[in-house]
Amino acid sequence: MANYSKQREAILNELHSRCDHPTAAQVYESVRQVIPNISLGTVYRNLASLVESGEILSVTVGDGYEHYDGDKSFHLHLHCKCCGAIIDTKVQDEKIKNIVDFDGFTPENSVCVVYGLCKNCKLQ
Amino acid sequence: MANYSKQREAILNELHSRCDHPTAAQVYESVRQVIPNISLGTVYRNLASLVESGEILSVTVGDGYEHYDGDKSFHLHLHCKCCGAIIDTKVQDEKIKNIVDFDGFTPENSVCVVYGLCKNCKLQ
DNA sequence: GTCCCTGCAAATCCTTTGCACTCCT
DNA sequence: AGGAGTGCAAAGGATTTGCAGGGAC
Repeated sequence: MANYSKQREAILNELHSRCDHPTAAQVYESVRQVIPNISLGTVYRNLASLVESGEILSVTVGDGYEHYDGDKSFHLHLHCKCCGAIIDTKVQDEKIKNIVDFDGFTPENSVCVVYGLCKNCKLQ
Repeated sequence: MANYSKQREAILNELHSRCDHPTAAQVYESVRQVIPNISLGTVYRNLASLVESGEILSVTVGDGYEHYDGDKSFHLHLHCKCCGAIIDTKVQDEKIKNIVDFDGFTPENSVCVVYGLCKNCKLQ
């Protein structure tokens, strides 16, 4: 079976079992508890491959790290520029389409980011 | 006057006179035609300082470069994952607030990115 | 003169990649 | 055996930073 390896499976499992948006290094640290001798390069290689095959999504928020998301359902990512949190927001397909209906642009599933301040940081 | 230098002014002028979202290297190339011996480090330093002081905005789209925007008015950035274009979209404040009204999150002016496919790439 | 900012180049840091080896079929 | 995937370490590339020198006031 093409692309199969226990390393790839462990990485995909890790992303499916958590609800945050870990970086490659964070995935590496977690998966190491299952496969202690896995290498960081392998994690990067499999994450890139999983993104390309559409099994996971990558999220760029501009904090210097690429983040990965095992949840492929349609949602926005709110990124707090103050505390760095990445918050999932379910929105109706129609709503986002309504906003970005501009010269034929088609939003891609799930990889939208809105920058701002989260509730906690706003209060400070 | 704190922060003033002809280099800083040339960088700000460059960003105000163009309508795209250049990278640091692109700003460097343009400003070099005005100040030939300016260094790339100075461009990076001033861009960071201008972002911090709110005179320009930085836009992260995940193409490996930070982009800079001299237009501070409220707008979304549509990023085509296929051709790399960054397209400005004016939206009403109300509309975007309506979408991201989630647990008190406050969108920050002008630094929102929506990923997808532009008209041209969609047709291919 | 003082202080801030520059130019230069080295350093940093996330990510990618080359290569020999291993694992699975 | 053959091929795909791995581990390791070095390379890559955008950005940052230390330091000595120069310009503004």
